[in-house]
Amino acid sequence: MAEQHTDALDQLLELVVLLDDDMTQSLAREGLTVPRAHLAWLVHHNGPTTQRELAEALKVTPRNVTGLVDGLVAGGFVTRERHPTDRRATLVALTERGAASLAEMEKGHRDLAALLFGDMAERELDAFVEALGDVTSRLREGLQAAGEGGR
Amino acid sequence: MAEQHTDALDQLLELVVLLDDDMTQSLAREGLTVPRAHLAWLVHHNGPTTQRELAEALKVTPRNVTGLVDGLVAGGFVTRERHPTDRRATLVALTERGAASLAEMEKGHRDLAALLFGDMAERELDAFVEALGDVTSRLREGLQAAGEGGR
DNA sequence: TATTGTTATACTCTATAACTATA
DNA sequence: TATAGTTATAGAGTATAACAATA
Repeated sequence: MAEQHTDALDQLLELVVLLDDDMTQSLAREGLTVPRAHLAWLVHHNGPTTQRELAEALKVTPRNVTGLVDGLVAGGFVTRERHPTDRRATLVALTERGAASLAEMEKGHRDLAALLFGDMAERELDAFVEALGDVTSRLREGLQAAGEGGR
Repeated sequence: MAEQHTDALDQLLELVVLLDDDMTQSLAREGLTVPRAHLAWLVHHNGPTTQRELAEALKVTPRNVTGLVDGLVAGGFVTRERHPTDRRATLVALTERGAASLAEMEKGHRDLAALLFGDMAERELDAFVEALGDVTSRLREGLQAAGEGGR
């Protein structure tokens, strides 16, 4: 019945909460918060980036990026650099410490993946990932429909 | 290889982000935030509750509960009532509007579950839930070990 | 004119510490 | 003395609006 569906959703939400706790705690050990780490992650993968680009990627206001970068600068993770051609813009770049923290984060990411899925048989894992993909697609469509209908 | 593990984790995290967005948006339509809804949800399921009990259940400071209840009172979702025997304590109770919102939330919860899992074959769903449970257990054990080792 | 990032202001969630009223 | 909840203070994330410097 429908109860099996809500049981599955509750099981999924329980995992969501735990994952969030885990991530928050790990980042706190590095002296980072989730939004700051997200920003640093983007710089790590895309190289020096303007704040405007970061605001778009994070789906957040430019004002908010100012605050996040301020925090990361204070923590020694990034620096603000002059843009070579546009003097309005600033480039956010990782420091050595920032790069080291990001490398640590990537290691933590791989370790977490191994902890969660390392013992799972390959066929089982494939089925799980496929189910995750299906659920994600349905949710994305549902969100889109709600976004259109709700306006 | 290990890459399949990180792919699976990334797929899971993508779903986590979407679920969080969906929940935040749905609650915003009701005039609620996630922490306030969590508190109201507890009152809905346990009946009138002291702020101290809510602080423990939410794993949050008593000061924080004061703020959350203030917001819910301002929104007309709950009221503060005198405790019948302990004059230090206050009981947080749902208003009619609060109860109606919670009923709506429960309906949204069931609808979401149906959207995500309604099309899934029963065997598939069982396997998915079992895998979720396994992953959750491993994460919980890992978190505990890290919490002990990290101190 | 349009864009980049900032200051000004405000709201929410979170925490610690000091305090009031009651047990 | 201990407990329930508040005020005081602070930091982080988020937003809008007004503004400066630069395109």
